[in-house]
Amino acid sequence: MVLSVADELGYQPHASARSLARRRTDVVSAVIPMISNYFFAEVLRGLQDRMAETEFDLLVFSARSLDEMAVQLDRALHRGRSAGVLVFSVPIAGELETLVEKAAQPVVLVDGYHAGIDSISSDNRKGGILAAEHFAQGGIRRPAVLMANRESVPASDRLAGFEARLRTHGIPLEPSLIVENRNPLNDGYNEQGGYTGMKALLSRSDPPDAVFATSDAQAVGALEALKESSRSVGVDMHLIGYDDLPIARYVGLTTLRQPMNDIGGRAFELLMDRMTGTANGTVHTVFSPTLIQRQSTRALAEGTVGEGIAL
Amino acid sequence: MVLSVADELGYQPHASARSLARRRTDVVSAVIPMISNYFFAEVLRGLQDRMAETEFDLLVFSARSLDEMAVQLDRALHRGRSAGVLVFSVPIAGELETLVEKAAQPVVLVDGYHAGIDSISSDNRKGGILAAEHFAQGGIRRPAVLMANRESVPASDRLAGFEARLRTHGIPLEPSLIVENRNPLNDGYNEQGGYTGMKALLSRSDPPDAVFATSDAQAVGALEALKESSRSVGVDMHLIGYDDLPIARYVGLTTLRQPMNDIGGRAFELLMDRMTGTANGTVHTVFSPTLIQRQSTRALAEGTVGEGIAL
DNA sequence: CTGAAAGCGCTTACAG
DNA sequence: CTGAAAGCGCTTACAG
Repeated sequence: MVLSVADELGYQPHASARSLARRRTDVVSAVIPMISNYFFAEVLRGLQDRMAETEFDLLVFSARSLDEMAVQLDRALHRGRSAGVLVFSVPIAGELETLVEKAAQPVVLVDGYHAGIDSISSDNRKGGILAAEHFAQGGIRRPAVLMANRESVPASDRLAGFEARLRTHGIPLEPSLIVENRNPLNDGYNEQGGYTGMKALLSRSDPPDAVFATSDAQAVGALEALKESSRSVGVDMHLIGYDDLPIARYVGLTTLRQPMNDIGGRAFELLMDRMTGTANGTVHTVFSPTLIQRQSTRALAEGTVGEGIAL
Repeated sequence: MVLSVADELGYQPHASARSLARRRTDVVSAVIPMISNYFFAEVLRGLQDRMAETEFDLLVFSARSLDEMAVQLDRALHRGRSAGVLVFSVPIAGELETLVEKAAQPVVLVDGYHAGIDSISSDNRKGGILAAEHFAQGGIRRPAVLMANRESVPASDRLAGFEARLRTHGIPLEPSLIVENRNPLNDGYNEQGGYTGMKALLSRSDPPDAVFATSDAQAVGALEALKESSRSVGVDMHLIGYDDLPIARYVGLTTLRQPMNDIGGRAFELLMDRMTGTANGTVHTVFSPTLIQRQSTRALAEGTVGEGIAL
């Protein structure tokens, strides 16, 4: 009776009073290095989709630098606002490591790895390997890399896998053909760096015959530089990106697709398991990227056959 | 003494206990129709930048439909979790209107309008007018529109402004040349619809000589369709998008730029004013879009001169 | 099963 | 100025 009246009036208990009394809260925190990025947006969407089935709310802490990351993580961790924290795309070391280790609430790393902490990530090394394999099978002899900022762990892993697999095939990767993006925006995952980097590669007397970009954003910039040259993309010059942004399909870009929605959903599930105490032992979930072949490597015979643009 | 020790130990008060005792909370809610969208991500970034200077935390409620929007808004409004709510891109009518009107905490509409509620928005009608003016000055005689979902208020406003200004110039906009995107993803602001829409326009016996797309995403799809045709973009066929995504510059797309970061920042400021009781009277802040001319309308002489791609 | 009391971790108004 | 008490709006363990 009382309940039904309350229900009709749309009564909702005061969240603070409730969590104080219950000594628990239905809130999850996400600590993110700047939000304006397709990858985060997609992962967050997967997360929210899964969260929608629950009573949990999402608190978002975004940081523009590593220092700010520590501050935000500290806030997320120690004020009892949330029951668990998702930490995005940041190397856990030094100050951050201390914070996480002495955390009173469960932490799950998203797009990151640390031996002692649950994590969900995408196999970036594997992505690099798939790219190298695609080039090797297609007879590429002189590949180059359009690299994001060197400090970016995902980019380094992609590069490492790429290099390792090329080596297996006896294909050299000349150091001068690894062009780092100096533009710091988005950790170097931006169009501008791809454009300038490709311009630099094309102006060489010994240009590469294929380029692996560590993101689609960089690849799109590279595509533009190629358009201004006399090269025919997918014939004289091959290009692979990373991420499979919606636009990749429309510019015919071969790329590595990551299951971003699944990453977000799985991250929430794992955090829930931790919060309810179900899980035991550290769990590392690694999703594999898939190579989607499109026009930008059309002359390369092998590799997963892509979708073209039939709509 | 006590304080300094607390400080050294990194003590942080329990948020729930604190807000219960103080009867106020340092949290702001953002209610958003699905987060995976460049516009929201950018606006949120502007918001977080401004929030970073304060002690406020951000609670994000995302909804995938209007029904869910009402549920989330209800949650955001009535559990005392936040001190103010930002409602994104949704027409305030019916159930939502009731909810907002009887809200106990201040509400600011972002990218939306309602006579009785504070709002921050971009002048979409103006964007349409600028596009029409650019076409008219350039001598376009037979324009078409690649429209997002008809229900989308921003898209309708863009179309309305476009139509009105064409009329002023005595240029007819044939109804059959207004192609609505039936693909519901992102309210019709997607690449796919632009691609199919442009294909349809190009297959007509009486194709248009210029196209105004209600978003860059649609324009990018249209560009791809054009690439597959014999048309030379910016010469035989002109194209204007909307948003100025980072990629617009790289594909040489003329577009309308909205100050997304400012919108987010200003929204937070206004909400703060409301929360502290400073503001009085309903405030509607309207930002104006700017036309950025690039290659896709290069043969049209007039209009704001664009940046080209010099980097 | 029902209902009144104690307590969650803070802040604040007030007595000393 | 200092310190102990009351109270924020709930939940829960417990007395009846």
